Order: sequence, then C-alpha cells, then structure tokens
Amino acid sequence: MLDDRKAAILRAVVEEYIETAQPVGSAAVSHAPGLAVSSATVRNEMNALERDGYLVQPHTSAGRVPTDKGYRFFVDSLTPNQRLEPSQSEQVRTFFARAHGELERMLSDTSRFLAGLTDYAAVVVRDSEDPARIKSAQLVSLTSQVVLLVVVLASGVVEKRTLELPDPVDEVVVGAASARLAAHVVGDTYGRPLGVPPSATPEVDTVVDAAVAALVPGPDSDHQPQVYVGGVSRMASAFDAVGTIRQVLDTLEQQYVLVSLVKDVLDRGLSVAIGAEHGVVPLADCSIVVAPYEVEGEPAGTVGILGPTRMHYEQTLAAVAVVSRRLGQALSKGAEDR
Amino acid sequence: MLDDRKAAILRAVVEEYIETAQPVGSAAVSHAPGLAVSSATVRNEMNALERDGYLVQPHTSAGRVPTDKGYRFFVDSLTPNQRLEPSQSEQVRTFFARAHGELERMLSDTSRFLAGLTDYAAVVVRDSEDPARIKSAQLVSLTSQVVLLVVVLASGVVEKRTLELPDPVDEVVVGAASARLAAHVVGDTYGRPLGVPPSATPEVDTVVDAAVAALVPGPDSDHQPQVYVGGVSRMASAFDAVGTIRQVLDTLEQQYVLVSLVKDVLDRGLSVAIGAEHGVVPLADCSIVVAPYEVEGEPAGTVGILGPTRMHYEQTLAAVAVVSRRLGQALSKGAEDR
DNA sequence: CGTTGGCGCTCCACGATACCGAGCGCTAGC
DNA sequence: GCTAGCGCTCGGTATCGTGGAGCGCCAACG
Repeated sequence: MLDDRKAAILRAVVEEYIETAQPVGSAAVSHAPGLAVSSATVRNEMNALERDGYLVQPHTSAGRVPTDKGYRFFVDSLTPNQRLEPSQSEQVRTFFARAHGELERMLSDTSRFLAGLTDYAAVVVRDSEDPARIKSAQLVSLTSQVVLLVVVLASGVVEKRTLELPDPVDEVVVGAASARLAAHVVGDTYGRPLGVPPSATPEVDTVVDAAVAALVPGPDSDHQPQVYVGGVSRMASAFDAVGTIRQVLDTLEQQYVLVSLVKDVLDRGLSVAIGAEHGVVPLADCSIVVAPYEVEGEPAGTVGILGPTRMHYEQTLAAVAVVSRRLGQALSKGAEDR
Repeated sequence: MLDDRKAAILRAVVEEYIETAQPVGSAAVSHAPGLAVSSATVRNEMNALERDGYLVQPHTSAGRVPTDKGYRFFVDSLTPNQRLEPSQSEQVRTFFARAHGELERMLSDTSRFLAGLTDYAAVVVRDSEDPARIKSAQLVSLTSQVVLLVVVLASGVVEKRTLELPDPVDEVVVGAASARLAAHVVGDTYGRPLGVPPSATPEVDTVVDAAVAALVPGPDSDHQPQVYVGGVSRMASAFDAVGTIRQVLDTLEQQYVLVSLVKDVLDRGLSVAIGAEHGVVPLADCSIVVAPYEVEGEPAGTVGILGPTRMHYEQTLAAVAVVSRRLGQALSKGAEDR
C-alpha cells in the first residue's frame, strides 16, 4: 500500500520522533540511511503520508509527528528477529539464573526486572488456571471462630480464604474437617462446585461445608491479586503533563482494567496495541506490548510493557519476548518429568 | 516559645498555604478568624517568625511560606481530639463492615481504602511477627523435584517457599515428610533454628531437612512482601514538577526504604515526620503520618500516609488514627476468646 | 514525469521590554 | 505597642519583535 520510499520515509520519521520527541522536519529525514533524496522530495512524500493519515502536523509549517496509524505501520514493518543488546541479554541471564522461589514472588520480581530492563512500566498477569487441579486443601484454626483455608493448586498458586464460623469450634474438629476436606477435594478441579458427603459428625460437616462454599468463587470473592505491576515511576518520565501522568498511574492501579486490557489485546491476536487501538481512554498516549508465557506447554499468563506511544518498540518487543519465554521455562523447571 | 499572637499568625499562614499553595501575604492573614490586627502588625510578626526560622520568603517582597519548622509547630499545636468528617466516618464504617477475607487481602484493601479516604498515598506495613508461632506446616509436591512448603503462622500470615530437591522424590515420601515436619514444628517459633530428629527413612529426612533449612530466614530469602502501597497516583497531583513526582514514585517502589522510613519515624516516637525530618532525601517535599495498629493488644503493623509537606494534617491524622484502630479490631475479630 | 533548488510564507520559540500588582520594610504618628 | 501610609522590590503577564525551522508551491532540469 505504501511504496518503498514512502515506507522508508515514514520509518525514518517514526524513529527520529521516538528519539527526540520533536516534530520531524524534511531535512532531518532526507539524510536518513538508505535515502538519498532532497528535502523537497521528502516534503512531497510527507504531504502524501499526511493525507493518508500516517503523519500529522502539530501546526502549519511545523515538522511531522506520527499518528497511531503511522506507528502501526512502523511496528508491523519491524523484522521479527529482534535480538536484545548484549548487556541486556546478560541481565536476563543473571536474573533468571538467580531467580528462584515461590510463584507469586517470581512473578512480582519478574515485573520489576522487566521494568528495569526496558525502562517502562511492566505488568505480569497470571491467568486464572482453568481447570485447576487441587494439590492440597487444608484448614488451619486461627481463633476459635476463624479458620484459614489454604488451597494449593497444581501450578503452585496458593489460594487463601478466611472462614468465619457462626459458633466456636474446637481445634480437633477443624483438624478432622481439614482431613475430610483434603480426602475428598484433592485432585478435583478448583472453581467447580464440589461435593463432600456428610460424615458422622455434624460439627465437622459445618466446617467442611463452609470451606467448600468458599472454594466456589463467588461474585465478590474474587481471587487473590493476579496482576503484578513494576516500574510505575517510569511513567512519570515518559510524559511531561502532570495530568497525563496522573491518569496513567490511576489506570495502572485499577487491576481489572489492566487485566482486561491485556486480555483484549491478546484476544485480538496482537502483540502490540498502539494509542487508541485499545479502548482505554486514559491510556490514549500509551502503547502496550504483550507476550504470553507458557508453563509446560500450556498458556499460563502474560508479560507486558506499558510505555508512551513513542516507545522503543523493537527493543521492547525483544525484551518482552525473551522474558516471557524465560519466565515460562523457569516456571516449568523440573516439570518435564511429571 | 511563641507568644499567642505569633502562634495564631503562624497557624493561619500554614493553613492558608496548605489551601492555596501560594505564598501568603500579610493582608490575607490579618483577616483570619481570631486575629484582629492590621496587616502592618502581621508583617512585623512575620518578620520575627522568619528570623526564627518558621517562615521563608521565596524572594524579596513576596508572601511567606512555612518551613519544616513552621509545619512542625503547626502540627504540634493541633488539638489531638481530631474527628473525621461525617461522610468520612461513614466510609470507614462501611468499609470495615464489608471488609473481610484473608490477612494479606485485608491489608492491601486497607491501603487502597485509606488512600481514597485521604487522597494521598497510603502504606500498610506488616511487622514481621517475632516470635511467631507456627500453626501449620505442610509440604506439597508440585513436580517430582519441586516441593512447595506452606507455613501458616498464628497471625494468619501464610509463608511460602519452593524447595528444589537434588533428586526426584516420590509423592508418598513428600507426604511422609510433610507429616513429620508438621508433627515436630507446629507450635514452634518461626525463624529460629528448628530441630527435627532423624527418622528411619533417609529419603524422608532429606526432604524434611530441606524444609527446615528453608524455614530459617537466610540473608537473601527475605519474607514475602510486607508492605502494601495504595494510591500512588495521588502523588502525581501533589506536585507540579515531573522530576519530583518521579523521585517520589521511585522511592515508593523501594519497599525496604519505606519499611525503614516508617520504622524510623515510629522509633523516634513520632506520628508525623515533616519534610527533611526523616532522612530520605527524595522525599524531602513529603510528610508522612503513621499510626501503629495492634492485634490482640500486640503491635502488629503500621498504617501511614505519604503526602506533600503541605498536606491536610488534621484530617490525615484523624484518618490514620481511626483506620489503624479499626484495622486492628478487624484483625482481632473473634480472637478475644482465644 | 519525477526530482530538485529556490522562494515566499507561516508559525513557534525566545528574548527584551514594559507594566501591573502584590507584598514587604520602614517610619512617623497615635 | 499598634497602625496607616509611603516607597521599593520583585515576579507574573502581556506585548512586541526577531530569528529560524519548516512547509508549500513553482519552475526548471534530466
């Protein structure tokens, strides 16, 4: 749709603008590598590019700035064999060599690491596993009327619920209930209604029933946080308007917005959403780069980067791709022989 | 040290500055309630206040701005019977009426709630309980070589560690190890070296030993996050310099800085630290208001607010006090009959 | 016919200037 | 000791002018 020269010019404009954040003039582009034309020619071409919606002028007789459509073309024309810079590869290697520990910690650390790697805000979203095999269910009596339900899923996710019982219950009863629950529920699928047949002791059954009820995710009893955001402070450097910063940070704090944003982008088969392409209005000046990660061959979550529309797409795409892959590997560790 | 009139003038200046963020002139103050003097008199007094370090002029012949010392006097002269506004009380009531669920979730929700209540950033720091009674310890086999250790403490804290075993271990062995671990460790104090005598099966002992080792907090195996920060986006509105915002957000992401900051303020017996009073340089334009909360009469953590030096101290103090008290109550629920 | 050099035009950014008003310090009088 | 008033100092804003970046258009050229 764009001839070679227009494409080259558009790419040059985008690159220049990403570097400088200033409207790009025809002269700057005419000296771009791979282009040997006069600025006048560039002007003509830019004119056409503007007519076609790839560029805009902030005002008459100023340089050009890419539109979302312009960025989109730029991103789509990137060669997919992105490679990280050596120093970044090194960082990735040492991080994942040292990284260990429990799932939540791992995801949270990864989000922070990715933010540091790219200098943008990073998100890690853990898919709620469905179906999720229950590896362990246990009841712990905290006080006479409060019992903690701890469920471990096959992925290593630990779900917690407190049960508040109507009447005080002895620790022994809780122990019995715990055993009974474990016996009937382990191996089942989390999130589906579960049946535990009544036992001989009604007291025990009360506790078990409460636990089973808590296992079925209700409308408000949503799961533990499944989003990990790192490097929000980096959004402050990305914009110069305080209002924009505030909006973006605000949105970043609304976890469900983030989750559905990431999900939406993935569902549309994209790995990059630019500016208004995603529907989230307060993030109109932002782009998001996502890549799902897989544990043992199954999709398990997504890592992503949120940055200004004028972000370094090539490096970010590479970083997100590499980190998602390595994260998946790290989480699959020792699992291939299940 | 300050006569009544100077104190009244200083208070008026601080209040006015907090509202307007503009240097306060003598005329504005002379009409303040409780003051019936001419602006000239106010000027004289302000002059003295500036000489004594309570006020500064941004430049010659401008109004006055409070110094940290000025804020300090203001805060210290607040009557401690702060009360929330009715609408806020209502919010607190409904929040804690609806609030339930597991400890971590509770603390995280509280930080967000407090941020919304005050319109500043809120932090909740959970003290690492010491000594912490172990209520439950359990091993769950995730893969043949990876075992998840789940420990429940008396406070309801759930600690998780993954153990990577050198050799594949059968689930049955893990089960045995889990039972053995529970038998010997429940009731002990978390964080101290624990002894589990060797059993008849060396295989089981290997797993148990790994678990015991993981229970002793090593230098790098620090605990799960114990800080919950809410409302960071509100810091963006508090300042107009992007650089400041970035610095503050940066600092807010460094959890250990936050923890030691809060701890430090409490250790000095303060409930408010203003500007440079706390040593954290990037937060020089911020004040922090803290209040510890108690569960079952024992200190269990701290809630706090981070805002600009020119924050609404009276309301914030009240909010922090109320929320810390209610949080403590909520977490003690059903515990008085232990 | 595409490309290019050139010309004129537009508009922003920046500095200089002037002006206004807020607010102070000081002093003289009550 | 308080107050009214005067003069002075600055910062903020508006106005103006200028320089330069960059465009659009056109005519000429290969």
